[in-house]
Amino acid sequence: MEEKHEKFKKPYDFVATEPRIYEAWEQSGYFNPDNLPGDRTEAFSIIMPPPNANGRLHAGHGLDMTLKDIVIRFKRMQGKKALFLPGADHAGFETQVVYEKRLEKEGRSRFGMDPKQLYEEIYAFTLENKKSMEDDIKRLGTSCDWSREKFTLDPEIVTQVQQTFVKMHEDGLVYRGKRTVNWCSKHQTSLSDVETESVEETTPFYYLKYGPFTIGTVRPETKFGDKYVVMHPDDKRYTSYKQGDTFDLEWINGPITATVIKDEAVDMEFGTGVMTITPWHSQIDYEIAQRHGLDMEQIIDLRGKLLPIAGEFEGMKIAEARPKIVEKLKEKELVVRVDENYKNVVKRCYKCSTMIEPQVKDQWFVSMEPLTQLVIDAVERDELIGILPDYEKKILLHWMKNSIDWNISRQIVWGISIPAWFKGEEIRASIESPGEGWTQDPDTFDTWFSSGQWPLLTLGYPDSDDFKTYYPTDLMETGADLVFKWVPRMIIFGLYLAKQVPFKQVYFHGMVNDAQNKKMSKSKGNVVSPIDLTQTYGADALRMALVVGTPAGSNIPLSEDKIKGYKHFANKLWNITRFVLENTEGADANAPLNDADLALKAEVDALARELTENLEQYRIYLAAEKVYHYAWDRFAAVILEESKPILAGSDAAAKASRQALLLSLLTTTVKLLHPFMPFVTEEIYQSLPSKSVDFLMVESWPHA
RNA sequence: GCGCGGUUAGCUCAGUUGGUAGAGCGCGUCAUUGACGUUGACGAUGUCGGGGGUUCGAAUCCCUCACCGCGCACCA
Repeated sequence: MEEKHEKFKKPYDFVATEPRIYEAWEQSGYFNPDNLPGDRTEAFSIIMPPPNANGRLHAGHGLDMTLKDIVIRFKRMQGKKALFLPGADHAGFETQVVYEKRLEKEGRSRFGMDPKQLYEEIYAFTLENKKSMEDDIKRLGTSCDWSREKFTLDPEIVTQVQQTFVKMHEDGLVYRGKRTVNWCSKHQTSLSDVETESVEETTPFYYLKYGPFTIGTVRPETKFGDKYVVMHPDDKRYTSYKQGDTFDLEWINGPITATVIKDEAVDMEFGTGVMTITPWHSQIDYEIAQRHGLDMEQIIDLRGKLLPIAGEFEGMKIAEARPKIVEKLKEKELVVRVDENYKNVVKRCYKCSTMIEPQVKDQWFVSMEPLTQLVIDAVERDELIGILPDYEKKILLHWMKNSIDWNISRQIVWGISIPAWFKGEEIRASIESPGEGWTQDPDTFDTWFSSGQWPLLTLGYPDSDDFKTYYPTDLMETGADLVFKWVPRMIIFGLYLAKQVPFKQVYFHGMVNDAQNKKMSKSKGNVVSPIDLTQTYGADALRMALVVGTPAGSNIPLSEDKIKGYKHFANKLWNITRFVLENTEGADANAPLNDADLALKAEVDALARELTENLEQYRIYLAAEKVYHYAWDRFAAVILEESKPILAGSDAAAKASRQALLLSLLTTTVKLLHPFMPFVTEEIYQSLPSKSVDFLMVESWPHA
């Protein structure tokens, strides 16, 4: 016994303890719900949002893992068949971008590389990162079932993703279409709307003389082929012009013939109420051209350079060409005036900020309307999940009602290949080649096409035992930045394939910022690594700092002072334990409690009830704060102090009662704290004189 | 343009269904070789953004104004 207490005489050594405890947990097998002790009938499942396997974990992942781990440990202790299923995402475009930067540093480029070789290189890179990412997850104390881990490129996952595509094709929910797509000319791929960001810029707005009209544009470089002039049919200023009228005018590179088109898409209030159209490089113009069966011509190539239609400007990049074109227009006296303060919203690639060039391309699209309708119907039937914070539900529904068809094909190698085959004009969707003469679509899926099916894929949809046991999952806890990218797609696929919303509760956490609540970014140099923090303060301290006082949705200022405070707290628990063990040597843990001690026992029971309620309602931040205050301000500061005279006194019955109480309170306290600070509480539990199970992790949650 | 959030102590933020203002860090005074290198006690600083309303009672509910921040958006 004496030896046992020795370790408590030194400060708590989390650096040595935490990895040792994690290993012991892993070896116990208890991360796997199949191995949990007792008769567990009720399942509780959480699917981990698979981190991108292209780097180390960042602070946001720290919060991500912590919140879910708190919940799963709580449920496990409550006697549930608790599954926390980990995974990793190949993260298509994101990883390809990371790898391309690396190639750039080495003076190489993906362009001109053999696609197979590029794929192999990125594959090796990803596997390496996946390993370190898993180590990071473990370092945080995440109690997930590694035996069930899934990777988005596991063969059975890939097959299922492709099967979904084939099924959707059969159901008419995906189609091959020539449409305007968001084209990034640096990365040479199309992007979905959520992969672009809209940035407001002040750009000169040019009013140009177009025959008898004045038209406006911020993009003179696209105007070479404009041969249709469009106005609203009700615009009284232009009643003398009829649909189909033609007239000649002098344009940038010489005389052209223009045709009048009347279309209600034109805003009479804007500018002169007259516009020319560039269908190949503008969504709205494309739609007008489609309605009227107009010609469309490409002006800018996929590299962002002007085509021969630009005449002397052929081959120039936009940025270079624009001022020269304006100069020429001025010389030809075609510039009426310039508004230098015009504010314009432009789309940029969310990874490289290159201006998105709308291009008309053949791509695969998901027809969203019938799918979002499934979700809206489910809401109306009141089947939709609870969402925290509440306002995110409104945001999600707004997205559902306004989403446009989803471009799912990417012109990159790093991803799941699209099971579509071409032979001349014929198109087929099937996993195997339809036969001689068919070539497979070289494109890959948008990474959200696979991760959107994640709850189904990880559980072995459609007919595995796990799927039957754990679907729908209980909690989807993820970052608020995924409210459009990921969550709605999982709901859609869940309803479409499994006819059930894939989770009962969504919890969105905010972003982890620096101590001043400013976004962490490499350029600001304020990025902190969660792994470094675990080395300095311990994973337990980091976990507490991340959750105390941070409700769903709110951003989290992460200061080292706060983490340090919880490092001190871990040590406080250590010393509480030392005091209790030293003063209960040989005591009877079941001695009868006197009235005063029964009252103190009742107090901790009441706390347990409160925590249970808070955790069940996912008010994790409140539960963490309450148990912290109990341990420090009540148990250590008051109860232990009051105990000193009793333990030193001559009233043997009072002493025995107090000793039993202290053992009981210590046990209850480490149980209540375990979901939040799993390591130090487990280490303490291992030194308690009487344990009912081999690990605190599988102890029963206090209930009174 | 449409939508959403915030405004509480020096700093960063909590405050669950309305019931005499809280945490962490920081600050001040005193104590302490202590179960605690990482301790304890006590304390200071707040007209809870402005104004109005509901209520016995509002940081909390409603209206309005101001200021910050965020998301979405095909007005050329």
